Amino acid sequence: MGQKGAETRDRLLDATQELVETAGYFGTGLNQVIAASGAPRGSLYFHFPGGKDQLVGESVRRAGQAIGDALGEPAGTDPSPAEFVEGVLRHLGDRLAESDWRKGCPVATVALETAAANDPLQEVCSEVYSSWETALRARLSSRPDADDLAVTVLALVEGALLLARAHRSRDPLERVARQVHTLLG
Amino acid sequence: MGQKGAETRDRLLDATQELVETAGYFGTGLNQVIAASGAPRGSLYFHFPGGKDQLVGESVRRAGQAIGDALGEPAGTDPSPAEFVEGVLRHLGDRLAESDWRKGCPVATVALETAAANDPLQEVCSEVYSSWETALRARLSSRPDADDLAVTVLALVEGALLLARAHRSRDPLERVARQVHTLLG
DNA sequence: AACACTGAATAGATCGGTCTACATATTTTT
DNA sequence: AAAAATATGTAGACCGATCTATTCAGTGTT
Repeated sequence: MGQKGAETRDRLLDATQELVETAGYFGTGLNQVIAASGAPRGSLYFHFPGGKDQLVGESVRRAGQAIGDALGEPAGTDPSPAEFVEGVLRHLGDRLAESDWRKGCPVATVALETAAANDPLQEVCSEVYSSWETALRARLSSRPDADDLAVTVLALVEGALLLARAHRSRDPLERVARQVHTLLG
Repeated sequence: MGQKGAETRDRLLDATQELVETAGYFGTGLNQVIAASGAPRGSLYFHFPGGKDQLVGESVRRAGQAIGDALGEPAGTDPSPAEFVEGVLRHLGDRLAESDWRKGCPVATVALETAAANDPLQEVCSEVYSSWETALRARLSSRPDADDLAVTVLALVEGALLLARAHRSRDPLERVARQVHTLLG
């Protein structure tokens, strides 16, 4: 794959990620992706012969990996788990508000839409979440119940993000942040 | 509205709720709703002149009210808040598994799909979540931080439900249930 | 007769996907 | 090094299917 081709492919993935994060799998049309990316229709099916499913699948996986990496890297001055989660919530709130409540979790909407009826995409979402759980578990490895705690923290963050988007408000994220210390004290 | 009409209207709402809970707003076509409900096309726009938005809006509101009522009613032998939430998680797990991972939260998918770009539906979702928060707050009224705690519990449950659906497994619900006592101890 | 409701036909837009012609690189052959 | 052959990528017309919505004559009920 030449350089030009790789750039087009990336632009398609970028546009898909943005649109899907906002409106989900069914809410995003390939015409929108084409318009937003500037790539022609032919290029889409050249780079993603598997069509929409492949395009969205790779896009979700890529977004998931980026976040997984961020969760994994040993944060600067190694804050406590509670401080780390509070920081994550704050960051997510900024991102959400700045994007006019469009950018929440790049996986959640697709996960809910495809959980029951689209096996390949369900699997992608499941794997992404698993990788996040693993990264969080590593951060909580000092606890005896790190496994349960990692899933609980992820659920808490995802739920807070959902409520924040539903209310179009940072409030749920802030409320949850105030309670995190009870869980991770 | 005659009796027949009211039944048709209800059948339409039932079918919509079921389909939307499985595949979301964009993932559910009115043709599916018509087929599943057995109602004719003309009846849909007779009972819901506002079209799809009105139909889905009323359906989400109705489902939300039912759950809100369940959250509000003083449970039998008044268990502790922690026991109550554990019961909710268990119940949700049953419902989810029995429905082949189709029935999670009837609001979440629509909330995420419409958060940014569909004002009327965003508002419906926000109000439903608010009513649940209120019901939970009443259950936690003994706590000084009942407000924050109610939102946190709701986020935790919604997040657990999302992860359970994504993984097609009860596991996240069970893990979260095991941690609830830390939060509500 | 008045009203509530149905059923089918239809409209126009958009859906995901296929196809062919063309342009641009990269290799291979001479 | 020039020319020919091949691979890579672009461009958009086009397809059938499906989408939401509208219309309206007809049916059933009161």
